[in-house]
Amino acid sequence: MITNMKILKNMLKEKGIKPTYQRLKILEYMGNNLNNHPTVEMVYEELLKDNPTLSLTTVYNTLNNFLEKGLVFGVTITGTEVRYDFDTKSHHHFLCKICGQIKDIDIKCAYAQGEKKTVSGHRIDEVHGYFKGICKDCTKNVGKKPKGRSSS
Amino acid sequence: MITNMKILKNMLKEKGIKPTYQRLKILEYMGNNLNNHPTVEMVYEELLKDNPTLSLTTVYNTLNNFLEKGLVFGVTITGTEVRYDFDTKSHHHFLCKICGQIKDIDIKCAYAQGEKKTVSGHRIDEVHGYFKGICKDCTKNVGKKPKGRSSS
DNA sequence: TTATAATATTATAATCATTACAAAATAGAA
DNA sequence: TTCTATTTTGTAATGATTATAATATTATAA
Repeated sequence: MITNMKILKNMLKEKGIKPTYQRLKILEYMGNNLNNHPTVEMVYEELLKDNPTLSLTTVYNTLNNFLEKGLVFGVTITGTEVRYDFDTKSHHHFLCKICGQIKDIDIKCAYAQGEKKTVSGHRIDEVHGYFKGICKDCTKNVGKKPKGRSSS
Repeated sequence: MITNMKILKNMLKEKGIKPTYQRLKILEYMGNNLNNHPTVEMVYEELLKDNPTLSLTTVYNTLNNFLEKGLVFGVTITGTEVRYDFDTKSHHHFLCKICGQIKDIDIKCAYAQGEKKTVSGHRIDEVHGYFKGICKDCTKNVGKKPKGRSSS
């Protein structure tokens, strides 16, 4: 949990981003939701509660700004939307086909760990490892009756 | 180049897909464009030349059908659209930020080669390795004057 | 072959994430 | 405070994809 506004402010300043109220709130949300990999919509809906005049466009612009400056990482594993990740250290992602959760993954592999600078002669700037399947928790429940009311 | 309709027909039949004219043409296009990783639009525009009544919806439906049956592979490296790949063997992709080309990549890594069945306890069904950077050809030209007319 | 049912194709409209744009608000410097 | 640049906001536009319903085609049985 990052609750210290001074730290957040410095993070922005170091990247040459003016620390406005909206930007601080968005960065704070990202820091407090390290495992969510939220969408723009999720950030917007949550922050709207405290700031009813917040614009969806601002969230888009801000997260794009953060992305360009390397403050957040863009994850496109679902194929339909961008998920944002506050953790910019080299790591990869797992998407569960059952529960839809995105889990962080660490892999021992020179390419995955960003140690290799080229592949087949091409210069590597970014590596995205996207794994899809059934997560640990959902694997346990496969075959079991779902909780709650029976499905239609 | 796959030009033998009989082979294409069998590929469809083996997957339980009725070999209609449109499906055969789309599959043929995919087989003849192994390095293009075409979009739906690209397939549609090309095939429209020979079949002016072809519908974009048919191309969407057909490629989605192929995808479900494992005849083609979906590549979402650009983040804005699905690119389709006729090559369904385990391999990965490189997107050049300069020329926009998507290149096939082979990596020596147990995860990338599909040998690992789980990661962090999660069952792996698919692995997508997306590399982004500057390709071999464009690296050579960095710093050089672009060909043709000067940019505005 | 013809009638019938199932499936495929087509055209159009709808959806959803994202971006473009311009007006209004805010912040920083003089 | 005043001026200027930057941000934020609201709305409209875009682009890829999916939904829907009508039409066409194919496969099958009589």
